Amino acid sequence: MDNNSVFIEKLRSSGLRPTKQRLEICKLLFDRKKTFHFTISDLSKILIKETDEKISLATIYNTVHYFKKNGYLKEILINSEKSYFDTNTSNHHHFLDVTTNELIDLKKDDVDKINIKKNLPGKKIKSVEVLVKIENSN
Amino acid sequence: MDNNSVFIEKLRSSGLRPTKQRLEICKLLFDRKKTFHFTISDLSKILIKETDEKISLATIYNTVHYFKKNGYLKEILINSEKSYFDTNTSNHHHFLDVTTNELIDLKKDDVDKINIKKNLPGKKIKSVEVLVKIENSN
DNA sequence: TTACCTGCAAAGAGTTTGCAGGTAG
DNA sequence: CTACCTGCAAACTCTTTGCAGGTAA
Repeated sequence: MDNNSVFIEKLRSSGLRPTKQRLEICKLLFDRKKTFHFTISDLSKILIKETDEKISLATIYNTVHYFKKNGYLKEILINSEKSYFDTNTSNHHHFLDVTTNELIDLKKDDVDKINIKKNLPGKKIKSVEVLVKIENSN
Repeated sequence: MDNNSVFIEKLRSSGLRPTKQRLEICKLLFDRKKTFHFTISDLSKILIKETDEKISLATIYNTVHYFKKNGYLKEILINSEKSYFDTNTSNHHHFLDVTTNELIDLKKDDVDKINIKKNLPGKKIKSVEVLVKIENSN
């Protein structure tokens, strides 16, 4: 399967035209085996280093937000300073290593099913997100 | 027990001198029965409305951050646009109503104990925070 | 050709900092 | 009196927007 056509499809289905810049972004985001956690400024720095194209922040924000809206990226809340995004869009939880500020995916099996016993009339649960903060044990 | 002396103690133990402005902030934050969830700008607006003193943003930020550092306030992560704080500093979870953007405390009993089965060598769990997003069920 | 896209720079929002005058101890 | 605190405004960071030239379909 040609990755490029996958990227083009992702872009088109998000309502975006496939341009050189956006394909570079796709390559960086989706052409990898492991989940990628990043901020916009991470993305921008890597793009500057790894590509010849100059890709402006405006383009990056725009593309990332369309991907988020269309479910190809998920925003995660770790701290309030910056927006973090995750290429793993399935419903999953995270470890945050507060010592290194590193974010690690938890697999479904790593956490027992969470049972919320309270419910509010007229409301239903949309998602349950767990953030497990870890630190050095010594 | 005199609330004011409680406030003064909270301030002193956070390394802050009790000033008129800070005591107003304390009154607003801690003189209440229910948990209070707020942003800095909420706090500022209420202070302008409810007090004669003019309290600058710098003072509010400074005081809130000292309280946070000293465990009298807790920062919660709901969205990346603003920092939210919680006067309930115990280890507890939240409902976030995504329709109204309202934040509601979950009591310990409302959530079964969460069992994290994965652990990383040399690391220990510091906290487990759950955010349950809810929406209208109509 | 038309609608969309790009880079740039300026504008916005939230937060932090520097400073000169003011206040607690 | 000294160290800390205040309000103000400017600075900073992250994000969004407006615009004029460029590109996909």
